[in-house]
Amino acid sequence: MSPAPAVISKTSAEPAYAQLANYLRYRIADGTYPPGSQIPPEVTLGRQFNLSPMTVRRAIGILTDEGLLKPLQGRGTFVRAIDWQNSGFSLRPLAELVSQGGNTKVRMLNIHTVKADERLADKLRVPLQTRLIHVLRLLVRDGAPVLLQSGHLLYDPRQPLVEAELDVISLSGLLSGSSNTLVKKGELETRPKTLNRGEAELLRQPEGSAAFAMEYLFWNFQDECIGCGFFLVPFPFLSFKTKIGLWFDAPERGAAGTPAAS
Amino acid sequence: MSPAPAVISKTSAEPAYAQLANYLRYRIADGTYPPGSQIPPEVTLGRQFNLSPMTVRRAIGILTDEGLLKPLQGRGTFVRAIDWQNSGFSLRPLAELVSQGGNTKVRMLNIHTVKADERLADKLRVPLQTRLIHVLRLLVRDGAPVLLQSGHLLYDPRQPLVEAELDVISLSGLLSGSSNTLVKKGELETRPKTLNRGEAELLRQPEGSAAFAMEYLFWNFQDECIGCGFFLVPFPFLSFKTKIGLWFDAPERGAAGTPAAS
DNA sequence: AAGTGGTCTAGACCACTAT
DNA sequence: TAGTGGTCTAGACCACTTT
Repeated sequence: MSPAPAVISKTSAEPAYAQLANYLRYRIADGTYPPGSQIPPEVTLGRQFNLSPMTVRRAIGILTDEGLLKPLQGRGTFVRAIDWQNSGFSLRPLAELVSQGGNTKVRMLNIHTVKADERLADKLRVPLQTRLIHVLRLLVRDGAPVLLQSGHLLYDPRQPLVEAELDVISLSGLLSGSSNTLVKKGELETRPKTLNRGEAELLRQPEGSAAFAMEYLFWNFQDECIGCGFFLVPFPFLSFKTKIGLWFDAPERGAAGTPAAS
Repeated sequence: MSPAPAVISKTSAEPAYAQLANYLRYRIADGTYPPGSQIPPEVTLGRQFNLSPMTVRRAIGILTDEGLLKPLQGRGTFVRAIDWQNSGFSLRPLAELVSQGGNTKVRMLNIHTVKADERLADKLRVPLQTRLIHVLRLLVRDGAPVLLQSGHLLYDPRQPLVEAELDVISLSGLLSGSSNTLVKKGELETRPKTLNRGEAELLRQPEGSAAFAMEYLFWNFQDECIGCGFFLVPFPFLSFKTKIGLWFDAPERGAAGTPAAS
């Protein structure tokens, strides 16, 4: 019930701004500052915890970035009601899928040069008939195919392609964050898809079963589009989760904001 | 080629930290600081632009949060290669779908009380046979059904339910971020799904077509699970996109970092 | 020892909102 | 006018890495 001693330990390994941010997070979680309410002004917090304005602001800035607080100039700082809007699905599950751990292998199904048809020329913004490389690969984990990739790359005769480079431009490189120095920007779109006959066979899934279809497109530092394609991942192997709001146990009211005391 | 005059205007409406952040972003985009390279130390930037250390740090902090820079204590600050890992799909498209604009209506298909079977009791962490409310709703936009929702709510006889409250707990409230003060945390999982006969009929899609299936679960401030359910959105009405890397046109080298000059 | 990022202070001034 | 958040300064000290 009481505002709690709520001391910030200057000797703790946890920085003061993080301690204050945690303290406020707990107070929001335990209902001391319910959604819509106003938290104490920065000067008050600064006096209460013996912190300089910049440190207080930093703590508030963290919670603001997390979507928990909404500061309004001239009015005060308020607790926001939670909503999914600012949140999103992390791509980590996808990155983990292609991380090429011990039991994961890439099986090249097909690789050959093709000439850009209208659709590809439009997508990659190259002239019709431009020479491209088409790659069809299967990611196999524990003996089971989990991901089918079909991709087109710009074929640059000045830079002969090695398999390693192919790899960088497609699966692990972009997703797992290897030291990829070629790509400036990229785009990824996900939609649900029903597997057709051929896809289902390659992925050893029943025809008509559901999968994530992810289309990608990326550019180099010269702002040339250097590759496009899609991944296909049947359901059981990939799903996207997200959590919003306050995901920890609020302490009993009156307890110190942070367990790390003294 | 030259490091550019690169002056930060103290009279600009754009704060100094944002101007510096933009300047560095441009220099990364135009290849001055390629992935893996080290940017000038904070003290150097401070001298160059006549900024105090805190202001320089703030600019670097922004780019660090964006995943563009990686500061290493004692070593320097380095430009990161881009990767999808830290990025994610925003839920905004979903929120917009249910935003209930002019042509969007909710059609209640079914609402009645049920008793928790094993699956529901487990999910909501309530005893078997607990009284629940089941809701089946269709979101109709421009006359076409775009989203099917099936949800279960804890039935609390102390708090008689009104339709408005139902709404808060399910569609618009959580997603569009209305002033929802009941929910402390929530969880959302997406997977691809093939529509079965009944779902396809309600959504007026061909049987066997693909849709996003999104399961949700949320808790109140007493850490009780108060609702669960799922959304079903057929493909053409929803897709998730994300962009990574540097999505603006880098200026010609030598130009000032920010267009807003003096 | 020198150089780097990480934290923090104790103020200042400004912009905006309410009264 | 008083109270609020927003920006910024000019230092300080610390922790870590490299030489």
